[in-house]
Amino acid sequence: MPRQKITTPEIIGIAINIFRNNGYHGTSMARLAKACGLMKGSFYNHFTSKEDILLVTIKSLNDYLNERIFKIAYDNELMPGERLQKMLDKLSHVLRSDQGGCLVGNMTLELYNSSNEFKACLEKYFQDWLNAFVHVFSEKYKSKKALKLAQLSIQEFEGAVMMGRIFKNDELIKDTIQNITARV
Amino acid sequence: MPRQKITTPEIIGIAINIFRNNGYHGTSMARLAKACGLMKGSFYNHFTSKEDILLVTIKSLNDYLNERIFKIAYDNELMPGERLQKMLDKLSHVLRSDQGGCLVGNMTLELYNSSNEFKACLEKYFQDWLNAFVHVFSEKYKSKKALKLAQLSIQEFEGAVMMGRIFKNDELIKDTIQNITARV
DNA sequence: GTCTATATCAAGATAGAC
DNA sequence: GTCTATCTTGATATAGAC
Repeated sequence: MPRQKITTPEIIGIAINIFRNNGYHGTSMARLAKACGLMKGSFYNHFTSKEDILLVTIKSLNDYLNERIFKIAYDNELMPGERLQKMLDKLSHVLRSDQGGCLVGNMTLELYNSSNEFKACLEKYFQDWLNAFVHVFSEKYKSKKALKLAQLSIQEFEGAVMMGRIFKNDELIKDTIQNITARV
Repeated sequence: MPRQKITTPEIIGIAINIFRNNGYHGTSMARLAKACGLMKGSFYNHFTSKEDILLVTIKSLNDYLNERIFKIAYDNELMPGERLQKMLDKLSHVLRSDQGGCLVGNMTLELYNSSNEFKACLEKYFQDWLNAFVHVFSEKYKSKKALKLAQLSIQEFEGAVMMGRIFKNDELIKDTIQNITARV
C-alpha cells in the first residue's frame, strides 16, 4: 500500500472552498481530486459519491459553526449584545464573500428542489443558526418577536454575504452587523 | 412547414421559472423543451445554445424590471417614499420565494465564476437596480450615503427572497420592505 | 418550425493492478 | 490508499426528413 497522501478532513476543507466558489454542478470530481493531489478514482476510498462529499462537507461545516460560533449564544459570561457581536464577527470571517461566501446559502439556491436529503441537511444548518440567534434575542424580547428578529438577522447577513460578490464593498457587511447588533 | 407551437417570448417566460427553481446546471434542454411542448432539437431554432437561453432570459427580465419597476424611481409625481414602496411591492411579486425567488440572484451564486459574459450580464442587472434605488435615496441623502443605503437595501431584499425558501414566513419580506422604506 | 435520429463529449462511478 | 483504464450515462448540440 502506498502512503496516504491526504486525510478525509483535509479533503473536506478543500472541498468547501471549491464547492462554494463554483457550485455543486460546476465542480467535477476531477477538479476536486486535482486540488487534493489525487486521481478522481481515489476519491471513492474517502466518499461513496459526489453527493456524499457535499453532504459530509455541509455537515462538517455545520458542526464547526455549532462548536466554534453558535455556542457563544449560550455563554452567560457575556452580555447578549456581546454574544451577537462576537458571533457575527466570526461568521463574517468564515463566510467571506471573496472566498465564495456561504457554502450552504449557495447550495440552497442550487439544490433545494433536487433531493430531500439535501433539503434536510440545508434546513438543519439554518435551524441551528436560528436557534442560537433566537436564544440571544429571547433575553430582550418575547419568543415571537425574538424568532422574527433572528430570522430577519440571518436574512440580512446572508444577503450581505451574497451581494458582497457583486458590490465589492467591505463596509456593507459591517453596516449589516451594526444594524443587527443594534437590536439587542 | 408545421405551424409554430410557441413563440420565443413565451419560451422565455417558461425558462425563467424553470431556471430559477432548478438552477442552470439542474435544468436540461430536454426539460425546458418538454415544458414548452417541444422536442429538445427544436430549441435550436429559437436559441443558439443553452448558455444563450439563459443570457437572453436574464436580459429579458432585466428589461422587464427596467420598464415596469425601476422606471418608478424617476416618477416625479410620487414622493420618494412612495416610489420606493411601490417598487418594493412590485419586486416582491415578481421575485416570490415560493416561485424560486430571484433568477439573477440564484444564477449569481451558481455561475459568477464561470464566464465573463455571465458575469457582465449579472452585474448589469444589479447595476440597473442599484441606479434606481440610488436615485431615490439621493433625494434625502448625499451621494455617498445614498449609494450605501441603496446597496444595503438590495442586499436585505435579496436576502429576504433567498431565505424565504427556508423560513416559510410571509411577514419577513414585509418587515424587510418596511425597514427599507423607513430610511427615506 | 418541428421532428427523429445521431454524433460527441464530459463526468460520475467501477475494476483490478500495485 | 492510489493508480490506470474502462464502463456507463446523461446532456449538449447537429443533420436531415417532413
